[in-house]
Amino acid sequence: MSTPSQSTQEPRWRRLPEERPRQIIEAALDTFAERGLANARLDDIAKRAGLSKGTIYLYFPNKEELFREVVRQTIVANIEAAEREIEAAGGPVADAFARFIRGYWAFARHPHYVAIFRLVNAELHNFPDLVEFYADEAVMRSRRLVQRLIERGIASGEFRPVDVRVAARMVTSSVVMHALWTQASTVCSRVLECGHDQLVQDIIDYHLHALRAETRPA
Amino acid sequence: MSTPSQSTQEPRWRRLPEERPRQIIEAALDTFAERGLANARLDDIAKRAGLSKGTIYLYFPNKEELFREVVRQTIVANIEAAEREIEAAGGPVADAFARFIRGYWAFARHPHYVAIFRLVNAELHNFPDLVEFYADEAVMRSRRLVQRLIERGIASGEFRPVDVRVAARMVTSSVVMHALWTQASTVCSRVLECGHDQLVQDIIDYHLHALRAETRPA
Amino acid sequence: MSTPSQSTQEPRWRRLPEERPRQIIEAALDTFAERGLANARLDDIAKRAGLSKGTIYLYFPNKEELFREVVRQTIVANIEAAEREIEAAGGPVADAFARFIRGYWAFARHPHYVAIFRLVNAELHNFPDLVEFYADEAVMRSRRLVQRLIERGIASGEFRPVDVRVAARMVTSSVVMHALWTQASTVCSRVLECGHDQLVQDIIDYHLHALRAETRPA
Amino acid sequence: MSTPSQSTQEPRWRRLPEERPRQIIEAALDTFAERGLANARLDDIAKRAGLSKGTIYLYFPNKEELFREVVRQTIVANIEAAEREIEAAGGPVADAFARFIRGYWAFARHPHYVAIFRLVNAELHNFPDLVEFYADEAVMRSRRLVQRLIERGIASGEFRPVDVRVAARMVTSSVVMHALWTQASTVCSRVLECGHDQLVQDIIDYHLHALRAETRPA
DNA sequence: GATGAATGAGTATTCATTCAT
DNA sequence: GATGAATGAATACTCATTCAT
Repeated sequence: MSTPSQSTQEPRWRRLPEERPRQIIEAALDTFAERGLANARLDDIAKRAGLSKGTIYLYFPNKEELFREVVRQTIVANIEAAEREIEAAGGPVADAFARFIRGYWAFARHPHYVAIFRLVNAELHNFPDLVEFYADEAVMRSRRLVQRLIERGIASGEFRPVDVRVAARMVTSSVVMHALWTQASTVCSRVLECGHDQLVQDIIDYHLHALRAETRPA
Repeated sequence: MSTPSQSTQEPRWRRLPEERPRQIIEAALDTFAERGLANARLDDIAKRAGLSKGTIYLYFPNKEELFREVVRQTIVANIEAAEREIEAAGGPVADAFARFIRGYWAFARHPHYVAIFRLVNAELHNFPDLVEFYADEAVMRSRRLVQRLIERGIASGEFRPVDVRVAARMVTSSVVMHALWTQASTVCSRVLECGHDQLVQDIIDYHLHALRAETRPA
Repeated sequence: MSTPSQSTQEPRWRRLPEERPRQIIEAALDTFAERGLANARLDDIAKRAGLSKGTIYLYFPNKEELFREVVRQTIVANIEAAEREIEAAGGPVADAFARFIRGYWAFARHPHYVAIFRLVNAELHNFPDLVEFYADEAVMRSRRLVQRLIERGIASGEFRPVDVRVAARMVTSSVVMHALWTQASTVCSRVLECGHDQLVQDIIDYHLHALRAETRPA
Repeated sequence: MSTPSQSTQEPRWRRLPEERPRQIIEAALDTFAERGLANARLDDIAKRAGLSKGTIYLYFPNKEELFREVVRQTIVANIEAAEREIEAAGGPVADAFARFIRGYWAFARHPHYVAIFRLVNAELHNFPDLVEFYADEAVMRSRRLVQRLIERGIASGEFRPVDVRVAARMVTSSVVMHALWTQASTVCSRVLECGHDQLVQDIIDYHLHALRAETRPA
């Protein structure tokens, strides 16, 4: 399939071959994001990557497998970047929570994340192995970050003793959904009735209120 | 397959032609939901509707316009059904809220709703007129239902005086997102860690807590 | 639209059924002329004839046979009309010739004639029986009219003793070709450098000069 | 048919890609000529060119544009070839005229010319830009050749002082029309009553007679 | 007779995939 | 390794023809 080359001499240094797959995957992600799997032409991906169509087939056996790799790589890369950015530092948990949500918000609104979300919703259907992968690596992994934070809040007494898994689901669903609304440019102004800064703040406030331990008077 | 009547003989009766558009739209929604716009073959839609390909063209000028109609009709039908089901009755607002969320939950998990949500995310991109339509008819209309309910709660003193638009966004985003998770069958067990009944109850409790007026400690 | 009136009585006279074939043939000729055989839709023909598509099949077994009939009928009708109009009266042959050419010119520029000429050129290929028919009924029959006239001129001494068949070919080819040029509206102004009246006159003069017996100088 | 080289083995050589457009246009002209624009299948054109259907789309954006190119290229090529062949040499104008007509006759009976003439009559309708092009490049350009020749004859006193544009129209119309009659194989024997050699000679004689200056005796 | 809804064979066009260079 | 010309399977759409009413 990927002919091992019959040339005997095959000399020295080309661009690092390892660059190619990454180039292609990036171009493919952009293209898939713009047009969907079915409508993305390999020609476009190749052009965007500055390569010829045939070259793609040196690295990926077919379009479907390329799609698989795009999803896999992008999810992992995104999540790892997110974990680095997001992991909250010390201080009062409420502050950490706010910082965390802002980080998560930024992450969820990144074009790559949105693209993957769309692709996942639209096409993952037909890629059962990816569904599993996505559930583990994208959904659960980022949710665990939130859980850990909430656990810290409960431990410190700042948060009420909620089921952290439930709470984490509520928080992540708000953030992700708002981020999606944010993306649909036209919808935006109709569906979201205020600026993005206000949006995050609203999310933070709402959930802090929902999580905060009963402020004992007395 | 094309015989809707269970009688074996079904001799000389044809379906009423007035049925055609609805038949086609239903078959198309199912097919689009399963395969996406680009991958849905008109042949399949026709087969599913028990008609021949050419017949579709007697009622819709082309695939794209059929898609438009599917989205429009389905959204409107869904929302109207939802409004009827959902509109909460009297009693304490917390109860009404609970009943409401259960209704909304059932609605959001209806295969048609999920299908439309997916299509919207995947393809609406290329149909700016539909984006607008969807924002107005699907997103805002159902959100307004929630808003009205929360307003009642605030008026009655059961809920704290939140910005109802913000609260409505939080509530709907939770419900919709959980419903989506629910749909991705494989993901389900990984991402949602409990049964569906528990899920709604969690959502209800979480948001009631977030909305409830400060319960004065004695 | 075609509903025969919902009045219960709908009394006596329908159009004579014998009218139908003629109606259809006329509509078909117009449609074929405008769009060519392959591009003419039976729907269009039916609409133009004020009938439904199915009705055409009551009178003609299929599109091809309808085309055959259109060509046959139109040729015969045209030619017969032409013979009546054209047949030259008495007087000096040069005058009769002039009158004749004017009649022929009018005939050759009739939309029906032009339409048939086009169809013949474009499609007759695939209808060998029609080719024969056309050769006999359209080409030869009208040429014989010219021959007879020239023969009269030779007999009277006004024309030189040419081969009448040759001369008839020359005359008819000029008239027909000029008539065609006349039809192609845009081409017209470029290809023909003067008005239509001048054109016929030129044709008449040219051929009279070619045919005229040597004017003895004396 | 698709093997341009007559060597039997023709092992590893592909036709030069630069050949493609020409190959396709030639195959298309033949196919259009045989079946008309609407009935010509791209598959047939491809097969005739020894290529696959998809390849055509590498060089022409669609069938219509291919047709345009076929007409344009063929007209230009034909006319240029004709101009080279036709341009008459010195000697008595009557001889040059005879030679010229014979050249024109050969040209007008070339299958390509006839094919284009048919297409022009049948389809140019829908391609106004081509109508113009055809009028300028095919009709007028060849007619101008005739005009120039007649002018020479008038200047030398061999021809009578006719309106050269009129005369040129008469001459070209005869030649073209006879050539067309010649093509319709079946018609031929009915419509033309003699061999082709006789036909040209008749045309030449007739027009020389029409153009010749009055041979004053004495 | 007349209708027009339904059918499905037929074709232009697209694009993933291959492979000679 | 890299290229891009060539391929042909796949699919939207058209329209002659049929037939139940």
